[in-house]
Amino acid sequence: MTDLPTIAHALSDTTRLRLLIACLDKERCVCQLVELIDLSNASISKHLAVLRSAGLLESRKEGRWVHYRIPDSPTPIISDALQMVRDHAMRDEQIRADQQTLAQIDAIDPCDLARMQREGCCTPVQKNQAPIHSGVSR
Amino acid sequence: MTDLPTIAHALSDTTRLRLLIACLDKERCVCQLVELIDLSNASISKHLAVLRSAGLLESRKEGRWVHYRIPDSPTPIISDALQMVRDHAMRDEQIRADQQTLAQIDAIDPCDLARMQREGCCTPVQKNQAPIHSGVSR
DNA sequence: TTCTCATTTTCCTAAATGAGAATATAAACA
DNA sequence: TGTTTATATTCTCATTTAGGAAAATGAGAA
Repeated sequence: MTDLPTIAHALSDTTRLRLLIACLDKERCVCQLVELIDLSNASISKHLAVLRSAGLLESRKEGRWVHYRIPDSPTPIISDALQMVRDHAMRDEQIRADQQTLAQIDAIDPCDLARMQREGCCTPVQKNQAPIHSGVSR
Repeated sequence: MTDLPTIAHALSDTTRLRLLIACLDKERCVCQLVELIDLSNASISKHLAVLRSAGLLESRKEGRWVHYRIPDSPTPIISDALQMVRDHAMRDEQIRADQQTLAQIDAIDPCDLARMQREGCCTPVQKNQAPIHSGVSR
């Protein structure tokens, strides 16, 4: 299937690592990941494609939405790579901040999230920042 | 020290993986690695620098020679990365071929190896090929 | 000191990569 | 049917990277 250099390359980009880790605990749809990362959906989509073709993520289509998740039956090498990510990811400041942001994103109905994204203004989640804002989470 | 994306990037190149794996079992000097890989010594040196700055190799200078080896006291993440390399490297055809070539290289005095390399002609080890040659190892 | 030489660094080119804008695709819904 | 829309792909463009040639470094030898 996929080999070590391919897997390592997929893990060598900070954005891709953040995307992968965001999917470690639960399935995420693309619009949630776009909300997390603050890059264009084109870029997010391409990064997800790299992770998927390396075998680190798999996708599930549900209507117009695509959900990404950890493989159901990972190969041994993928399993080891994911374990390594789990064991060492949280040491990173950005990754810890992402966990906070994801908690906020989880509190929003994905349909509302998508609507706010396409209307362009006032996304409720302050991207890449500490959750200092009012009017949404409480 | 070094983080996951840096380590993954170091492992994402086939040449660097081959160099790292060549040093897994024992210390190697640069001229042995150049003999193995069939790239210019400049390229080999740059790849080794990437591996070293990622924390996957360390170097030891002995006269004019530089020896590369696995770190004596690897950090946990480096230790895990090296274990993953050990566990999955041998599945690769090229890596298995390298093991054969390394056995041949080990049979040559490094001083002879360096001399043959600087004289330009007839290196005794057929690079990246099955060990079909005559006139040296006997 | 000067010479030799194993290795590294510098400089340059070609190929690969990441980014967004624009376009295409595919699925729900009118 | 057409429209809307979540996601993917295409097309440039800027940056990075791998590669070799040549120069530089640094350490032993003469």
